[in-house]
Amino acid sequence: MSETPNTVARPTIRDVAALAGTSLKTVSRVVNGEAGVSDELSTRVRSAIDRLGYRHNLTASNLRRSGGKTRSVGMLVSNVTNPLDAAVHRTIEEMASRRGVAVLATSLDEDPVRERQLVEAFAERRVDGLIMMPASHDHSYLIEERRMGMSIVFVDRPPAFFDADAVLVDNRFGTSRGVKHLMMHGHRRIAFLGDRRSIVTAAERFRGYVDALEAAGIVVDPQLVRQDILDSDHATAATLDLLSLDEPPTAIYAAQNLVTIGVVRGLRSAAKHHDTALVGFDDVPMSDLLEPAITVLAQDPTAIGRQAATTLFARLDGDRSPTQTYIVPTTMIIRGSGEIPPPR
Amino acid sequence: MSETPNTVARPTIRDVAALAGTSLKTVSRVVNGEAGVSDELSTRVRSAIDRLGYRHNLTASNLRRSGGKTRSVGMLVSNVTNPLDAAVHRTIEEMASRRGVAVLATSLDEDPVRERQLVEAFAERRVDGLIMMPASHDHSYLIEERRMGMSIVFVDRPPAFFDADAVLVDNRFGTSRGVKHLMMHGHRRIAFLGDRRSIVTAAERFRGYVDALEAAGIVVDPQLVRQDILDSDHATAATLDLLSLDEPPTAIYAAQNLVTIGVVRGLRSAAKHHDTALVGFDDVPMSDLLEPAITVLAQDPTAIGRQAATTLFARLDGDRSPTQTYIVPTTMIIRGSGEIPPPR
DNA sequence: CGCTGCGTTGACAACGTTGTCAATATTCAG
DNA sequence: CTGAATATTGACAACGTTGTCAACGCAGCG
Repeated sequence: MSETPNTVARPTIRDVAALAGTSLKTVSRVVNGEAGVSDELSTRVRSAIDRLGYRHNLTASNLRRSGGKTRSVGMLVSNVTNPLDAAVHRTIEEMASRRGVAVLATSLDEDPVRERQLVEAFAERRVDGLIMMPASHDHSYLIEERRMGMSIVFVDRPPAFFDADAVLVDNRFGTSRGVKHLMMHGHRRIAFLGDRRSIVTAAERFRGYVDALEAAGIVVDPQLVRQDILDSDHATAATLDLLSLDEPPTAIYAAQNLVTIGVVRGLRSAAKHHDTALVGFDDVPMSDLLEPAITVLAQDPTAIGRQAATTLFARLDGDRSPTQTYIVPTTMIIRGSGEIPPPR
Repeated sequence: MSETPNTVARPTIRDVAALAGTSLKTVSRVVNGEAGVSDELSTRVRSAIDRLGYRHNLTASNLRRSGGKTRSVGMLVSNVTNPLDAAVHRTIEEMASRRGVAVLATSLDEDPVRERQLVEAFAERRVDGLIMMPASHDHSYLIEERRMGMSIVFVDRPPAFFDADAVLVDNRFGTSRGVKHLMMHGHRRIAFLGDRRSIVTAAERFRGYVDALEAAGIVVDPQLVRQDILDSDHATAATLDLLSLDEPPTAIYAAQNLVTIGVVRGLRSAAKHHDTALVGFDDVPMSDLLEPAITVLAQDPTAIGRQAATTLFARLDGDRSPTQTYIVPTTMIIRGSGEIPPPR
């Protein structure tokens, strides 16, 4: 009963050297395209490589070379399924791949514990850098990681108790602009529906809402504020609840894309979608095809990803300048739902 | 002028050993939780680890251990931004992370050259396995990779000239069902709009369309078939063109999600969306909120991802049984657009 | 008291690669 | 034809870790 392993050991540089009748070092030179190998030997080595199907081992190479750089970076986002996260991932992956850098991507699901575990896992893999959309609220544990040579760039949310480059979105100002847009169309009873307050960006957006109301001398009505909304269904329920108030809002500001979708469903099922104004933060796919089409404050995920990747790679290339915070502006896309006037 | 590098060399097992006053091997034992270290030494080592902020180096560890397994897998998809690809990615990432396996994800953009480059790049990083949604049409080059120990699972598209596990979708049968659904509602002039014919799944879907027509004794009208559609805008243009025919179609089958979106835009701009039936392959986000809501054949990305990951990990665990092809069924979601009757 | 056996511990080589440096072979100037 | 400069090549150690195995201390046994 002979074992017939249909898999074969990977040839190493040593096997190539043996077949080509030369030394390890010469093969290494050929593999790395270093100068100083005669044409004859070079072709002999190359044909040995072909014949054996030799593949350079980057992990071993990196171990010896370049002080342990692995030419890989980690990306920690909320959820790779989220269109914004995916777009950021895409951009980073593209820029990384051009430099021969691999990207490890993971979803945190807003779980601070998972964040720490994954940072540790990535540290054990010795990623050169980290792009993170954090779930936790204290990033001081990263100080040590950076001291040990890991470059870190924050995306979408700022670092806390830790000084690092960050690529953020103008949540507060953008929201304020969106709410003012509703006021410009005559609304004064404007509801706010937002994500978990524990998420910094959600809190920022709420502040923008308050800013806008205060600037217009309107007092925030707690009845019209619904925070800590976890998903679309929850947003739908909150919308229906708002509509059943004695004095329902004439306009709704939805502070996140899933919330916006839930609000649309709620307005639909109450047949109020042509009467209640709606502005959303984050663009929503297909939202131009709805009736009414949805007015939103759109983020620019490609710009965010590009800035994050550019910053990270600059750091990896040795940039030691002081950390910076980049703000990527939002764009208001006027489509109809935000321009519905209040009933009179 | 003293250099002040704010980054410090990572401590190694050797540094820990020196501080704890013991040998390398003992530290290694503690780090790996191996038995046979006295409590006293063990705590001394652990405190040295804490004090130095030592992090286990997985790349070095894997090099020595387990014959070069890296506990990482590569994922090659069409585009991580595509909701289907992202959902597959998510599922795989989750299952991998539970096993301490890292996932390297990349987008191929349907480019066969990029596919080969990335497989090579991943091979150089010695990923243990590959999950791929291929862009090329000849995968015989993977034979060698597998012989060298890489497990490979195909997703969404079958391997060609290469025998491997595959997790596929019932493109042909699903499409045929969708087209028959339109016929059941009285349509006989049904247009087909599809992606690049070079993509196997697109070709399969077209065959399903032909199947359904033939079964009903309807001759395929080349005027009603538009293939090689590259994007949404292209689909919109094709739709408008179809509507301007002397005898326009009464129903449209859109064989992919971006195509579906383009068709909706086209129907809208011609004000035909309430008169022309539409069934799409792939679910489209928000499509339940459109008017009419869109009837689709939905794939189950989570099931696809789960099956792919399960299969890959079984192979990594040593499963040598013959390769299998799994077909994940599609579900028809009836929402309205597919049930519009033909004008009479 | 000597021997066996167990529980600890560490020295050393190895994983696959590259940096360093010395040993050749070759070329060229004088 | 000699010496020096240059080009090519390879031996060896090293990267940070773990597998192997031998050595040690000590308890228990006859």
